[in-house]
Amino acid sequence: MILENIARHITLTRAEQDLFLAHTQRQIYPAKSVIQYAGTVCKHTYFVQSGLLRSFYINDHIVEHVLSFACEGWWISDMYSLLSGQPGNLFIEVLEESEVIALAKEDQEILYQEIPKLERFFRILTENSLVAHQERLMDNLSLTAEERFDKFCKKYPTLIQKVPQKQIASYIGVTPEFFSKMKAKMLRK
Amino acid sequence: MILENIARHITLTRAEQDLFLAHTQRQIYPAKSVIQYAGTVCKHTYFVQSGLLRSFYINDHIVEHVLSFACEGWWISDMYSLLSGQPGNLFIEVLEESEVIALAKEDQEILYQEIPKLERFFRILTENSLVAHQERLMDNLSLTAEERFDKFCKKYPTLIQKVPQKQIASYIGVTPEFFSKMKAKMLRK
DNA sequence: CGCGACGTTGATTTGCCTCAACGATTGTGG
DNA sequence: CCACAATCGTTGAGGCAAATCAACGTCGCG
Repeated sequence: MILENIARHITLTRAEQDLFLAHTQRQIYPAKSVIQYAGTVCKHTYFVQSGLLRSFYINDHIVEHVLSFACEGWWISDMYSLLSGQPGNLFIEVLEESEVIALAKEDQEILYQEIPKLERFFRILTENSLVAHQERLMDNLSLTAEERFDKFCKKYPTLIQKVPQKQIASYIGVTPEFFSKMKAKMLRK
Repeated sequence: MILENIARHITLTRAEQDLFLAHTQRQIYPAKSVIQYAGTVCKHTYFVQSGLLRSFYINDHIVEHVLSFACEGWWISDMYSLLSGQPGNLFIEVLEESEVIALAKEDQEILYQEIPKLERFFRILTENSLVAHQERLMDNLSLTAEERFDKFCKKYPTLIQKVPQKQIASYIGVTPEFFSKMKAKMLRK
C-alpha cells in the first residue's frame, strides 16, 4: 500500500521496493496513543496504512489547535522538529486504531543515498503539501468560518463522522461553542 | 549569487553550474511590474537576486491578501499553478526594481533529469517553506494581531520600512485601518 | 451506576471590520 | 513647475463575528 503511494510519482524496481521496506517499521497503535510529544525531538515520518491520526499543538492559553488530520494514504510528522533536530511543538495522536509505517530520519537519509529517486518522491509530496497549506492560509485570511467549514466538508467528507466536533472546530479555527451554534444555524437553512 | 544559494544545500560541479545557468534567464523588472497574473498559468519560478517582490491574491470581495514577500535570496512563484498547470489565483508584483532569475518549468524538469541532485535542493527548499507556512498557519489560529505583528517585525525587520503598511496589515491578516490603530496603541506603551 | 468528555444553548464581551471623513504624500500630465 | 488626482495613513462612530463564561443535557465507558 505504501508502495502504491510511492508508485504514483516514481517507479521503483523490486529490489528498491524491498530496500525501502527494509528501512521502515510497521506498527499498530490503538486509539488514543500519542506517538509524538511536544517538547521532544521528532525522529520519524509516518505513513498511515489504515486508521486516522492528527497533529496538534497547545498554545500558551492551553488551547489545542489541530494542524492536520492524516487518513489512510497520508503522511504525518512534526516536520519542523524532524528537519531541525530541535524539540517540536506538535503532538501526534492516534484517533482510531491505526497501522502506520514509520520511517526514521536516519533511514530516510540512507534511502536518499541508495535510491536518489526518492528525493523526487518526497519533493513532490512536500510540494503538494505546501500548496495545500498555502490555500488553507489564504482561506483563513479571507473566508468566514461557515465557508471554511463548507470547504472542509467537501475536502474531508469521511472525517465528519469520525472525529469529535471540537477537533473540526479547532481545525477550521473557531471555538467548539461557536462551531456548535454555526452548525445549528446552517442546518436551519 | 543564485549558485551560492544552491551551494548551501548541495554541491554542483562547475559544469553543472553552467548547465543550470544556461537553463535560466536573468531579468530586470522595474517597480510595479506584475510578472504573474491570476487567471493565467504560471510557467516560472523566480529567484530574487536583488530587490523585492510579493505574491498576493484578490478574493471575491475585491480585497487583496498578501501571501508572501520575497527579498534577496528568496524564491517566489505561484506553486499551485506551476504544479497543476491550471490558471492560478496569485499575482506576483515587483515592489522595488529587481533582478530575478527566472526558471521555466520545462527547464526545471530538464535540469532534474540532467542534475538529479537538484531534486534534493528543491526538496529541502520546499520543506523549509512548508515548515514556515505551518508556523504561520498556527500563528493565525492562535495569536492576536499584535502578537503576529511582533513576530513579523522580528522575522522581517528590513521590510517594515520598505513596504506600504497596508501590505503588512494584509500579510498578518487585518485591515489597514485596524492595523493603524493597533500600531498607535502599541507605540503608546 | 457514576464519572468525565462532549455537545448545546444563552448572556455578555471583545477584537476586529466597515464606512466615512480628513490630512499627508506621491506622482503625473499639462 | 505647479495643480490635481491618486494612494496612503489616521481617526472616529458604529456594527458584527466570534470569543468567553457559565449552566445544563447526553452519551460512552470504566
